[in-house]
Amino acid sequence: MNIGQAAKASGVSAKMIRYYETIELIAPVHRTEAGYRIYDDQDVHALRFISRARDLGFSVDQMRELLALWRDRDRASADVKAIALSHVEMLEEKARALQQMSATLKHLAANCHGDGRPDCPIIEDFANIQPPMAKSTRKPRFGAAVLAPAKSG
Amino acid sequence: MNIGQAAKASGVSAKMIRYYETIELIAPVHRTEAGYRIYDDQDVHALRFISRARDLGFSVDQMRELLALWRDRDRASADVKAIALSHVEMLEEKARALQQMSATLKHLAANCHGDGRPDCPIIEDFANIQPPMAKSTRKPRFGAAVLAPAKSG
DNA sequence: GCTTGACCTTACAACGGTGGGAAGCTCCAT
DNA sequence: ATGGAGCTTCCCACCGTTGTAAGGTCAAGC
Repeated sequence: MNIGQAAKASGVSAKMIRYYETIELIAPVHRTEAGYRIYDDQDVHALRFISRARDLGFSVDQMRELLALWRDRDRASADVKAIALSHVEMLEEKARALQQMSATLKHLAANCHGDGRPDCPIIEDFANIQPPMAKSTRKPRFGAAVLAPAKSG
Repeated sequence: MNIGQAAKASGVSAKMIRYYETIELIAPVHRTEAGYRIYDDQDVHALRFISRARDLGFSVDQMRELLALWRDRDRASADVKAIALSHVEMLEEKARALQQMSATLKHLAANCHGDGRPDCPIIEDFANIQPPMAKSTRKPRFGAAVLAPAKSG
């Protein structure tokens, strides 16, 4: 099976399959004499595993752990559960943070006339806030990395 | 006021202030003869505006719009409100997606013994799912970009 | 056998936003 | 005059993914 077919069968783009190989998330596969990568069902199986984990928001590093556990027949399910649950916490914290931002913005928007008048509490809030806390005590900021439009799929 | 003082007063790091200048999010400021950037209260005001908008998850491009509206005294508050509300929708969609992931994972974890036995529905789910949909119909994936740990302060 | 087009290969750059560091200059206090 | 803190520019790294360029290969049709 060529990389293109493996990509279709697994849901991971050929581009990303090669990338995952270079960062050693997956092992190099066999090649034809011409240098084409060849994938068998087991390889595709692992790629589907990766696709699913990415869909659930696991980072590449976390996938490394999960793949190791998957391949280890003697792993304790407790190990897997621990990773999953800590990931759940992270997901929920991010979700809460996004909702907090949303609530703040909604509150500001609710007090905005939304007509032609220039008075706007949103702008005023942005412009008139107190100086931020000192760096060491500020909360982490969820910026564009968190909010960037998801492009792949 | 030097860049360092402006950074402290605004909550935007000196590094990022320079970066925002290069991408023309903010205009170049005056310099001393030696080339040091000088910031006045108005500049710091704008930087605080930016800091606040970043905290609320606005992208640099969105900040460009907001800053333009802020500087335009005749802007309609409706414009600002529209940007804010569309941003609210985006935030909520992201939050929902994260919660969906979390729910799926929790469901899987709930059915995992979490003991020494190797059987684990989490891993099994990852390994045995159906082949993903064709590329064109797949949902956007919220990957590491969305979930990356927030590092800045 | 030759052409065409789809597919493969590698290598490099870009995105967004931020941090890190080097090499050199300037300012201020001692 | 010297030291150190702070400034300058410049380049590099991260993450995950996509795009593109320049070339090799395969299979089909003529």
